[in-house]
Amino acid sequence: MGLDDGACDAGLVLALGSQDKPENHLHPDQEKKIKIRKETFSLKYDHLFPSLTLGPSDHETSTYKLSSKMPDAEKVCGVGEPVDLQKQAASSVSPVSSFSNSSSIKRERESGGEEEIEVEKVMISSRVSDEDEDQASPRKKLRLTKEQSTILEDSFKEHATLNPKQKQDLAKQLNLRQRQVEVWFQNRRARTKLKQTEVDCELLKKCCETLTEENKRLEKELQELKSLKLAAAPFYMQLPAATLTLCPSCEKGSNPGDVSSTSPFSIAKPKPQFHNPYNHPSAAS
DNA sequence: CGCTGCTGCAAACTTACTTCA
DNA sequence: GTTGAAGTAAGTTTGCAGCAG
Repeated sequence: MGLDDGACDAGLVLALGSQDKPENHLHPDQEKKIKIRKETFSLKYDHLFPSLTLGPSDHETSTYKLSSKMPDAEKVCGVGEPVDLQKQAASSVSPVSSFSNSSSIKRERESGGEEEIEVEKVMISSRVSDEDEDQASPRKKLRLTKEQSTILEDSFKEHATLNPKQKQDLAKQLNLRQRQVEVWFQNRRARTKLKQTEVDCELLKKCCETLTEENKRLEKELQELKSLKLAAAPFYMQLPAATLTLCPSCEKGSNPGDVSSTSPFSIAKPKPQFHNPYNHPSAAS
């Protein structure tokens, strides 16, 4: 088993999640900030993720599990409860449907491959406006609709951060507050990073195991060589210095300072090629 | 030019709520 | 019906960068 095969090799070419994704349409200031942050991050964690540059984790975004079930609308806006218009609007309005008053909307959703249609009673009376954003509201769990999640996901795949214009457009398209879109992206980035960290961890673990095995093997080899040398020592002692000559081939290629190459005990063995993640050039960039 | 206070943004951390087994 | 874990929306804290004074 070599270090340059299998898990380690694959594992050592990592790039953090969406890092390399183009941040489209970003304000130069934002781009600069992001760039600096990325540099800061890589500097900060270089000692932890030596040469690990994980490739964009496509599987991550593609397998990101969307919540398949939506809360019962009646739970969200229970009868008799004070109505939180903003949250209801956000949680219940399909991005493709126009905002409706006191309406029942049908929401299609997939569940285990089957499409089921659910009727939701929605009590909404006004369009969410950003002016209302600052109003504090008691925390109620909002569940985004499947359409909203899909659109947000698609948008995230294009750019992991939003500029104000994009945020505004998305919010408008999804009928959400800008703050909600912003929060969703923040949480999405956090989830991406968390997942990436888990992947990194796994790879480091594998790498560690490989190195441990390699270390054991080398120690064993060293012990064997030592015992071999000890066993041969008396033979050396008995010979006069003049009789200790090298064979022509050894003499020709030998380096005076290189003990191993002149040693008659040297074992013809391919030099192990270590992939030291801590010295990998990609870590420097 | 350097310092300071303000502002905005993103990350990190935390809390609260929902869903499901 | 209850409970604990997992998922996630949203709140809070912190750090950094840009800018004006």
